[in-house]
Amino acid sequence: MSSIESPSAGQGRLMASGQRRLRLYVTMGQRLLRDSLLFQILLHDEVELVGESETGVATLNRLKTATPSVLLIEENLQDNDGLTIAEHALAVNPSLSVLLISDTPVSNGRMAIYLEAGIKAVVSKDQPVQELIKTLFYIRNGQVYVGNWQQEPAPAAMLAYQALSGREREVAQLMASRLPVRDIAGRLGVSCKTVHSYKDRIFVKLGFERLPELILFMQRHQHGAAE
Amino acid sequence: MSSIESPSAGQGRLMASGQRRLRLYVTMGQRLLRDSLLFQILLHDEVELVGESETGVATLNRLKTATPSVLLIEENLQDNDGLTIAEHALAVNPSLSVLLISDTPVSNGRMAIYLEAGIKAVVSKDQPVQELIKTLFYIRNGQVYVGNWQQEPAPAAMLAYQALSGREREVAQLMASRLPVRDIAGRLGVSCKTVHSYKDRIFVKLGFERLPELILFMQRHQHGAAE
DNA sequence: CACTCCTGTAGGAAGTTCCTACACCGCTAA
DNA sequence: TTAGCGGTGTAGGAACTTCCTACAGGAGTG
Repeated sequence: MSSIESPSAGQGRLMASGQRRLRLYVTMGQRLLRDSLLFQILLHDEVELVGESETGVATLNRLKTATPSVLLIEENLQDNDGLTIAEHALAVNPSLSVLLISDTPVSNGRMAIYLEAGIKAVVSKDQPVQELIKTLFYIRNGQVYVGNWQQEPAPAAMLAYQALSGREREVAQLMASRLPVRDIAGRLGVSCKTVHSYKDRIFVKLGFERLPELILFMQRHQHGAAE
Repeated sequence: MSSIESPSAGQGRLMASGQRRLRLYVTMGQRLLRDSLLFQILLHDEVELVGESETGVATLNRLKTATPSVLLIEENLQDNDGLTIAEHALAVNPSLSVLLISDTPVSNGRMAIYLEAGIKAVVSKDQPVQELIKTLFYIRNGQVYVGNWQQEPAPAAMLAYQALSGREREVAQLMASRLPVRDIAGRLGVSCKTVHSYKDRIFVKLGFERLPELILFMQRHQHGAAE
């Protein structure tokens, strides 16, 4: 298979954030989480998956050839713990950015240990996916990300909703209920194009990329409000 | 908020599979998995999320008002085990289809217990997401799904790849490396439309819906072949 | 030999994304 | 008070994707 030389021009309309491709290696035991996370992550076209494995040992073996720039690794693996593996990996390649996924929220003490070890960020499994992805992109060029992994339980969502204008909320509502754009336009008495404009604005304001995010957001918002 | 009456016509081009909307309730402890699974699931527009919670008790409380047709519930919850919760839920509403997510592969013995309890299917966290989603849609109308949760470790992927024709493989390869359609067309010396046709055919053959699935598939295929 | 299936090729309709435009309104700074 | 700025309601254009249809030629098969 002849390798594909990456065209000098970026492939998105504009390759906005940071440098070049994010070369990702993922180490997670359970397929379900790994798969669904990867589907999520691979939606971003600056990510290139260079490898994945279930165990720490397999990871160390493959890292030599896979040359990732970011390693996403679970804390608890079958054969080892992620911290140990990460340390080994960092010993070989200190410029690797490691993002650790912990099973539980991280205490300040543990966080300090991780940072000491050269890990760039820690995300717990109790955090939203977007948090993971945001962190992933954040650390991609070597920055350390000490997230707000303690604060803001939900208010962020509320604030985001407040930021929507009246018309935007109507559209968000209707879109979240899966009413087709066509019908939304009809119902509001405006053109499809206008609805699309609202959609764009909503997505920008909330930082979303696809419909499921909006649906989930709206669902949770109503719930948070209703109870 | 005035409720939106669902239009009598389906919203996809054709509402192919089965009945009406799949009303889903999800109970999972960890936000990361729940979120990423939901994003995945909500990509399918016949799914309507009617609620979610982290604990068994919260689930039982909300089931009364949420009236889901399918309950997706983790086996191990913070406060209870999924089986117990499911039994309670089924006692109230026997027509509910329950899909249990177990942490480990399910033995035949355990499977029997689950079926006995009225659970429609069990998926373990070691299985691929697609398996979960397939199962979800399968049980939605009350069928029991006793998956092939023991066999075929990987060969399915191999077979699927075999099914692609030469040209299709080329295109799949290039698409998986994120080369834009335009460039693929140029490289192969055919029109963009033709490339789209290949893309469609590939996706149909492999049963995929979006690019990340293909990327992952190709990555794994090469890996499986390379090692 | 006729029939059917697969493969390579492509077109059309409708929908989506991304970007731009513009009028209006309210607020602020000079 | 007027000029400017930012947000809101509205919409258009270009480019791209998705879904569906079409068709010719080869391979296999009854």
